Amino acid sequence: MRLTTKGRFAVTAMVDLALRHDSGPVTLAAISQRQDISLSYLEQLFGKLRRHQLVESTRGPGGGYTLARMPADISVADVILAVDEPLDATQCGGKENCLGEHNRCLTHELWAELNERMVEFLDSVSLQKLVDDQHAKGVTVAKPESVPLLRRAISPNNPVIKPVRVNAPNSVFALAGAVK
Amino acid sequence: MRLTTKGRFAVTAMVDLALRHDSGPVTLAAISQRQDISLSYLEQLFGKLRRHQLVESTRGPGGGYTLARMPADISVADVILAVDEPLDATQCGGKENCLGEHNRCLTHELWAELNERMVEFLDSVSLQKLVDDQHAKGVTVAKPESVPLLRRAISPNNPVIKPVRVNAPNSVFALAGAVK
DNA sequence: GGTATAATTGACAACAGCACTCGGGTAATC
DNA sequence: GATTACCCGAGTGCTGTTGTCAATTATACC
Repeated sequence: MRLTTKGRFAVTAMVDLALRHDSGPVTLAAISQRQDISLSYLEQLFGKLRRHQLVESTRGPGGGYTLARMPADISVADVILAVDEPLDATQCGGKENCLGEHNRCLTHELWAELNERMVEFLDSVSLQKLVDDQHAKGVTVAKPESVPLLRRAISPNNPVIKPVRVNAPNSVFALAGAVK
Repeated sequence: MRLTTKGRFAVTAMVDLALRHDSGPVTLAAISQRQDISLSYLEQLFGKLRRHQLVESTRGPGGGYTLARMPADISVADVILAVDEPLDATQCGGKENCLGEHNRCLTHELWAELNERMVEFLDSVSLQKLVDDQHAKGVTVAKPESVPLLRRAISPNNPVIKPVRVNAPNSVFALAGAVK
């Protein structure tokens, strides 16, 4: 299992989605703005997430993405494995001759074991847990039924859906992008 | 904490070193041959490992690398963190304004937590444990006093040190590179 | 009720950065 | 003088990241 910023972005986006789970589809543009992730990149990530049936999409105005399952039923491992592709965990990647002779492929067993425990751990962490953790820490993030975030977008006082403020991000989640 | 093949190579090489811990320095050429990792790459990796004081070097004939500490005192996390550089674990990378207001940087806490548990886990696995595990599985890897692995390289039947066989890898450990 | 139009997903090309390799060269030690 | 670590610079290929354009769908308008 590989672990890069790619998987992190995907999980971040999925948590953002989980936070707004029961208030209709969420657009990638909104996630892009809140988490400061490139829209194009999100599109790619969600393409994979959709093909792995972790999210569902609805097109057209008012459309966006929704979690395909309950947040409690989606683990961090699911997300990471979806976007990072299966990828080789061991060097021999399931080659049979690896175990044919003994004295072979020390690393095969080694990484299989390590990888297994890794996945096991990440699989024990669900999106729901991450959301709960955030709430428990007193971070009052946009609970959809209490905060009019979505409403604001369609209120007559905000004619433009996309504020497109790049230099002064004051959204709920600031600077999520690659700060270097 | 990032997790790529780079860290895997480093750990693999370190395990190779740990297996021959009590029989003098091990040359990078030997590791390169056994694990099928590019010598140049190993040099880069061991440069970092040395600067992080995980290995010690001795020059000249009969020289090579030795573990700087006992295998039980070197964890997988040590190795990976040494070669992969500190690297950003959270997006804000320790920015103070991240916690200044609340309602900020959901991902900060999220990844800090996840990263912590990750390191915690990898830190609980020592090189000694990996070596023991290998032995426990009945993998009779080259105990330096019993197996003439090094001899083969300098035997007259193998004039070329680097076989450079790309299409037919038959070394002790098969294809460690990017299997795709 | 049909057509235009806006909002959004979806795919493809282009750029950047990192993992990895290759080569040459120098210093130290036996 | 042979063997090894060590340093460096350049080159290649893959992966992460961004930008551009086409396809789809729901709403709005006539």
